[in-house]
Amino acid sequence: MELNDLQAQRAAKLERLRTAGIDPFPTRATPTHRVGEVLAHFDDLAASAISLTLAGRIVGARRVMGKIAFAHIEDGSGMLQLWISRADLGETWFERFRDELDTFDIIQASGTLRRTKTGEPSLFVTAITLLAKAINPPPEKWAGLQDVEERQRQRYLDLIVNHEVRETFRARARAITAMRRVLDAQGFLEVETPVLQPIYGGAAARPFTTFHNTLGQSLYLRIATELYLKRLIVGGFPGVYEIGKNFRNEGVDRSHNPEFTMMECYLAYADYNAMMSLVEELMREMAIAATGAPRACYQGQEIDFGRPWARIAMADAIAERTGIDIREVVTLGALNEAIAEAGLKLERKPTWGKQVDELFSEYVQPFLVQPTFIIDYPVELSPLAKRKPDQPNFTERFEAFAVGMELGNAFTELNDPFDQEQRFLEQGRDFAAGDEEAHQMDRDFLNALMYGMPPTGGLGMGIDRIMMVLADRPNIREVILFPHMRKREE
RNA sequence: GGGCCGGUAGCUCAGCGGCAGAGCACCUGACUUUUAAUCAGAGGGUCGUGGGUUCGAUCCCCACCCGGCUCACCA
Repeated sequence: MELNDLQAQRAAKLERLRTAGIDPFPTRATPTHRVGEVLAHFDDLAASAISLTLAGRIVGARRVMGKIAFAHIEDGSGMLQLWISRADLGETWFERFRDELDTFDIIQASGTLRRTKTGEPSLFVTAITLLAKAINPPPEKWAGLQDVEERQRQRYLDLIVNHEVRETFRARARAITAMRRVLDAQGFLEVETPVLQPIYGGAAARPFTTFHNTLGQSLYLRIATELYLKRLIVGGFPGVYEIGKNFRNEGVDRSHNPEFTMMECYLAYADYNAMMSLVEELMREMAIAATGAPRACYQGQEIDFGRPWARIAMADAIAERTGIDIREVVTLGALNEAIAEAGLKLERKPTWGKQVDELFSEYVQPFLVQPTFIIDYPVELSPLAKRKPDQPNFTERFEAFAVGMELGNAFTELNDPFDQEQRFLEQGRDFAAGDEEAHQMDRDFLNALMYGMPPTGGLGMGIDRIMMVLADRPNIREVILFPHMRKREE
């Protein structure tokens, strides 16, 4: 290892400790309490005058002033001051603390609790043990570690130094736990389906491709869990869900990471209306778990997850914003004419459905700040969703939006194998025409549908994007512990 | 992929043709109640990488690498 000056100084201290017969990386720690626990009952524990042992990382500056010293240790549950005197600790270890221990070293300290004259809860130390020497020095004392790239490449350091980052990921864990609790309580069974798939499907996206050496077979990293989960509904489970990673070979920006966490769930004998109620409950409970209340404050805007969401048909939403009624303007040519007449500037898309999607994305989606369901999508955009009985060109599908961002997607699942086959064939023509995101034909999935799948409601929710809203982080990388980073040359 | 901005000490940043700078951190010394401790002193650099222009380049030019924002892409 090549060490810079500061690292070399710390390594030299480590060697001096070794020479003095001290193991700088002993096998075991023996704390009797956690710092958070001590802080919660400080005055009682102090009054009892018992001796206790705490373990943690030295954080902040050590203040050594002659025959007395101050430091703080932090163990993930809280931070406590150490009061260290030459008289109590003894000359050898006092000098060791002064000369050989550094900020970021992990130590164990024993003593009794008392407040200093300024009232700060402190451990008056009678013994110190080194648990792990830190070779890397801390970043700047006040400005801290700010460089976004370094924070994400060295997330461990980011977490040590920036406690609000820890809180973001704790909130994420609480929200996911709440999501499981809601789903479990409603009788969904948590399952796991393949990540490596011979045929990818369930979403419109380009996949990552890999190769199984001994089978001599190309495999895809899943872009969705949908088709496997629906096979399980065919198999007779009344409700299933999976929380896991999906992988999409697309651009990287502040709302897209190549691997991201999705929850998908399916409920037999239900439809997309049931899924809307489920989304409302999930988001309310996740918000409470993450923020303490059924709302979030995103970039200064209060987002309310405590009430039923607005429900607007896509056609109505578009008509309201642009004056164009896609139920009347049913061909690509007519749609483009209407767009030109309305004076809207839009990129040209190859099909009516994609042009509708473009119109929606540009003129409606950015305005969906409060939680909103956009319902009833064109069939062409929804190859796995069931048609509306009275409007066969539209499907029983909704997407859930907040802060202008799509958080979820759901529909009444298509269970007619013949219709599904036609949709796959349609997608195949799109693929042949150059649409790299078109679905693949999945014969085995059709075979499953041919055994009969009950009417089913299905839902997918992007956990990362939900956490962006709940944790008020406008960049997806801030809610993913180790976001994708370009390889750095050594 | 395009546009704009950035990469200088461990960290946060200034400098922008003429000996490489500051604060914090670190090191040495003083100090028995600190809270960004204080005081005195010292050390620390491949100025992202490679070319070019120039008497001389961290600075100007070109290419590349990495990142941020943004547009495109992406349900």
